[in-house]
Amino acid sequence: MTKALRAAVRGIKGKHNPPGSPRVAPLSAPAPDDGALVSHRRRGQDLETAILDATLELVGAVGVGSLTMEGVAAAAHTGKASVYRRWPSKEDLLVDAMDHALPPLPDAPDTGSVRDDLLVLLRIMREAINSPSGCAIQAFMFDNSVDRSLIAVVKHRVMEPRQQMLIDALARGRDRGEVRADAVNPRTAEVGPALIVHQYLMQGPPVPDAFVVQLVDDVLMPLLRP
Amino acid sequence: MTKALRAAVRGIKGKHNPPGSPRVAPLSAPAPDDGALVSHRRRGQDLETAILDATLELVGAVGVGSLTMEGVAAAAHTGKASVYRRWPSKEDLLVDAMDHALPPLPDAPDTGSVRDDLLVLLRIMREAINSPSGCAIQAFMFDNSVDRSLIAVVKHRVMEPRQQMLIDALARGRDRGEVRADAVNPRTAEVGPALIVHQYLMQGPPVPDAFVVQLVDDVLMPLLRP
DNA sequence: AGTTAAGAAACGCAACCGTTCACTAACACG
DNA sequence: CGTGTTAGTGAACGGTTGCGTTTCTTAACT
Repeated sequence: MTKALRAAVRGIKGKHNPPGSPRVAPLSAPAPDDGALVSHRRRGQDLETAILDATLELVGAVGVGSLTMEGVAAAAHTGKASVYRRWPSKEDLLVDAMDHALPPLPDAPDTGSVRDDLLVLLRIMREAINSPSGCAIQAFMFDNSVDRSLIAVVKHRVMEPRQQMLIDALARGRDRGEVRADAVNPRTAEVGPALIVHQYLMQGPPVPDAFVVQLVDDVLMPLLRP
Repeated sequence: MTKALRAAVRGIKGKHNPPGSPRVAPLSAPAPDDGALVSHRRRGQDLETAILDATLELVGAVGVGSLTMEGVAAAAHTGKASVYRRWPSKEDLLVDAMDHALPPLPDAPDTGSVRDDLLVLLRIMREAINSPSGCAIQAFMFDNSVDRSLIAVVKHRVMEPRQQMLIDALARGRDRGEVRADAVNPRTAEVGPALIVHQYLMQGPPVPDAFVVQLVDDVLMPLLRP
């Protein structure tokens, strides 16, 4: 899972620094316990997830360009050291965060009608785009400063399988006679996702469920009819 | 022209700093003339345009989040002082740059056929989105860190008039019997622009002309047919 | 000639980078 | 159950970048 994305980035910008010179030892004595009730010190997987979530939240909020490691650490309620222990650079963190954000592929629906199949698939897409992860993925993919090859990886892993599911739904509809034969192509399958993304970009989140229904009934069904 | 955008921002974040304290006067004597052949020192409108163009180029290249005044000054081959003489802050510069980027409204086409009307309008849109200005506007509008009210202004001035022209073209087609009556609505008019934007986002610039033709013939015409 | 403003180089300040260190909470094992 | 190990916390460090400002010199206009 993570391999593909990691490899994609490592190949582009892999860099590390040798350890620095020693330093004078500070002699500060921190304050004693303040008797706080909760000091849940998270570890391992727990903390890692928290950092990735915080990264996604920040990317969604301020964009990739303004993402800072200090911001991430603060948002995750931890220190930079814990972040740097896991990821050598901001890019690496970003890549793993994106990987963490990728929603699992839903089961292919087969309700027996194109309309319902489309509705299921596009509703899943609506939920994805409305979620924090979806927001972060949007911000990531539509940022010109992000490496195009990275975007291509996300596209390949997120967009293409979903488009294929749409094409499959159209093909099943064609076999049932519901769908015009030459409407079964990638161009047509792109219409639904494109309009949802466009709605998201134009009106901002969240994309309402009613929009998806109107999209299917007012645009897709007339477009597909034999 | 500029008024609307300026007012929109000034209302949101208007701030100025009082002058600072005096300082020790430096006593450096810069190098003498190096006999360079061109030292075109631009002034006034000329320089202002160069700065705005440089801003647009940078926004398109690195996004809003990573836009810096020093980068702008360098790209415009001038100094920060000349930038700050005109715009008190980065936001103000950004707003005027966007205003400078806004393409003029094209004349409404009326070729006598919906297909050709759509082709004209969407080709104009294609050219706009492929231009540096279009690239900058995209980066600006799809950046979550940009104030939503500002985006709304751009939307109102750029997107809405063009969508109205598309609706008008559909209405004329309906009157001629070319277009299904209930296809004359904003939702349908959105399809063309949404797919062009989606193509731009997914495949990156430039959007080829052939895409627009396919879009019209394979998607819009089947969608509109009575 | 006199005025205006562009160019160039600094300044103090703040944020962020990536690193290091001392401390300590959570865990693992005999 | 006590002890040793691992790893999170929190604070600092030096370095870099960008901000917004200031100053001086100099080219372009009136």
